[in-house]
Amino acid sequence: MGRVTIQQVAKAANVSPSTVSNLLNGRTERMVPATRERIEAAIAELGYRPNRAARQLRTGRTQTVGLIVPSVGNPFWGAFARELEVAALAVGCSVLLCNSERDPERERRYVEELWEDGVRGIVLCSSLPTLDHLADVVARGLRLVTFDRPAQPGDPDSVVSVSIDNHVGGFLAGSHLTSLGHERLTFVSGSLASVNRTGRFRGFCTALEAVDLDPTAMPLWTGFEDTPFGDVEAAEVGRRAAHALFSGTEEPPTGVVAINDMTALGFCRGLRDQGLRVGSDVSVVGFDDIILADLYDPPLTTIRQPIARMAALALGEVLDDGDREPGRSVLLRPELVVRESSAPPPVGGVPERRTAEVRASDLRASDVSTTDGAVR
Amino acid sequence: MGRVTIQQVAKAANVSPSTVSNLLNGRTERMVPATRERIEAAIAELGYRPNRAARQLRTGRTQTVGLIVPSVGNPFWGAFARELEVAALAVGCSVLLCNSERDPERERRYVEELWEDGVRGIVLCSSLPTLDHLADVVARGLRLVTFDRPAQPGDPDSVVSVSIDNHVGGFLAGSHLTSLGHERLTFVSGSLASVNRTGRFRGFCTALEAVDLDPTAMPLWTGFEDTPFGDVEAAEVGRRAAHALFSGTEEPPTGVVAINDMTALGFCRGLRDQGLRVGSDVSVVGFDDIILADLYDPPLTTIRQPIARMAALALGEVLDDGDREPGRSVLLRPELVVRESSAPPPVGGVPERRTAEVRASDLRASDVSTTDGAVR
DNA sequence: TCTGTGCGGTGTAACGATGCACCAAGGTAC
DNA sequence: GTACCTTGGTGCATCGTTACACCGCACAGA
Repeated sequence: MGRVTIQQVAKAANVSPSTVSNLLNGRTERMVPATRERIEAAIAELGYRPNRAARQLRTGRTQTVGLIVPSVGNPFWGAFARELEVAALAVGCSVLLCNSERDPERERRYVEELWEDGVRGIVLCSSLPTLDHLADVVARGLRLVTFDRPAQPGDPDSVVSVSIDNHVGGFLAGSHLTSLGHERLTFVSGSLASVNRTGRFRGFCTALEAVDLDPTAMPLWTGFEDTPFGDVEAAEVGRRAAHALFSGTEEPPTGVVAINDMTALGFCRGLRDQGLRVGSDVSVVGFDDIILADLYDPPLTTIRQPIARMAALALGEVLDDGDREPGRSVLLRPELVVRESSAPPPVGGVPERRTAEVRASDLRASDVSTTDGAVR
Repeated sequence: MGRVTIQQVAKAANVSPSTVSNLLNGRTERMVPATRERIEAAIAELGYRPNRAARQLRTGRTQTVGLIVPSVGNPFWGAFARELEVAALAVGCSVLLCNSERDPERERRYVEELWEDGVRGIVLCSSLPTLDHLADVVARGLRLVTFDRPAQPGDPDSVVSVSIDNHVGGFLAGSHLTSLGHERLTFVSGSLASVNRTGRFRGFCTALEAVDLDPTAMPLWTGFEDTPFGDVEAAEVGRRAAHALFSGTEEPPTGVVAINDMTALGFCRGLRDQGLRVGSDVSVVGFDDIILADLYDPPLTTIRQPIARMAALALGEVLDDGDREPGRSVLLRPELVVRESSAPPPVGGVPERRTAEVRASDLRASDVSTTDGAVR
């Protein structure tokens, strides 16, 4: 296929392949400039590009980093993937993208596969509570950087993490609502077992306690016990939560903090299904600040994650061969972005304004549940 | 690193490496079952996994397909990328994802690089009018499948395309609005030079003509001449279009078809900026049916692209070694999804309801322009 | 007994780049 | 003069897999 090899370059430059290889790999200390120029000229003229497969076979290394996200179908992860690629491109790396769909087994398989492919390291976007399923590969030397999942007690030492301070984020969201005067608040999220959920929820609770509200007295949405909602269905979680919270017998909340923007948007949709208005009837605060947050009607108040900076940081952690403190967590400060989905609570509480238009078909399954109960 | 090689397997099974290789590559016709079982047992016991780099070096082939999208930051492409990965996973392939940001040069570089990496083929999501910048690589044997870009006259013969019938899509969108009684309609899109834009716009015009409306007499949004809006900024295009169309001196449209959902959503946001209501004041029809279309308030009427089927088809075209008719286009039929962003036009035209709340800061730059003119 | 042939595998030379060990030539030092 | 160093490179084995050519064997037909 007309592929140019290092031999051909060597011949053209009248040197040995080794010398060309030396140049290619920056071992130029003891190389006379004239030689170097000859080789460079030959490379340019022949349009030589080193064969990656051969290189990798020989060295065992790559210029690729793996990225595992729950699903690029979710705009937040799509945006993050894009930022990581931008960062990688700048340093001549490429990114191999995998969707774990939050399935630990699938996550493990991908990690294993990427490792066998010889990636430099992996940025793992997972919020699974443990990394036990990956301990093997990490022990064998994989550079693993977790994103959006601060290091946990049992994690392997070499794992580095980059994320926002979820506690602060949850606190910002919660206190934004309490400062508007809300006193009945709910935290909505799909899975209970995710790490960032815990942080955000704690922050939320802290915000309530700061104004002498009792988190355990709030209307609670416990999510689905065993329904494995994918990231794309995050919105559906929110929507169902809205249906459940506002059709029960209990007095509903006047404000809600959602685990992420997709869930928040779904929640807004659920409110709308019931004829309630976001902002004026019920305040909603999201998390992430995806592009659509600003686009939504009303524009969504949310907690912004600085994904571009985080992507750059995560990539740096993967690539830096230098002295990296093992087990460190980089925590960035999130930022509250106030838009129009949050407002003071309506006087007299949330109106009973469910319209007849609620179509049962809007709910995909029947698995809706609400529970009261103590906050864990 | 404890890597198991084919030699070790061979030794364990008491055969030669060649025989193991034969099994691995399905050349089992003249292999006695006992041998086969011995080898399989050895593979299982040692946990052998073939080394991809070595394999690729030897054969020049991979189990990877390239995917080039404008930007995974855009939910439509994110969703498509995910579907393609699902399809690829099912046949044991992996997907290498690249964001072209609609830059032809970047597109070319990626294609070149993927080709050098030995991908089986590339699914290119591009709507550039020509493929000239890729003619080289295609001529050298690259299997290229374009998505969302029907084959054009000058395209290389071997290029296959998978897309919806944009003309039908545009027609469905347009005639949905005319059948609701709209008589002043506008088509909104960012770049004018994209292939699918042409198809959709023609379909839109056909729909107008079908009810004796003159497309050239409609309020026209010509987009930006040279502003290279990325895919993530598609929404911004729509928003600016709304600002321009509804603040000019000309009588504004009562209905709008957008080139895609992100632009439609941006347009809705722009309407809102001016105190206009989507659906009741102005009807908006999008294109793609991204998840957010259903989530939006009001839910967006749109033209659905069957991305899962399209992804599977595109992958098939990349992988099928069989008899493929060169230069063929697979056109799928899009589907109109009616939601609540479209309704009959308001009696008495669009109300002058711009509120004082329009903040100049909502517009990022000053580059807004509208032009009247003949339809090309 | 000799040739032919089908069967079930094996031997071996690549694929392209790398990097260690080595080398020839010239310059000191004593 | 010889021992030794520095300079500027080169030779060669090697990474793990593949695929083509070939091989020994058994049995059939003549």
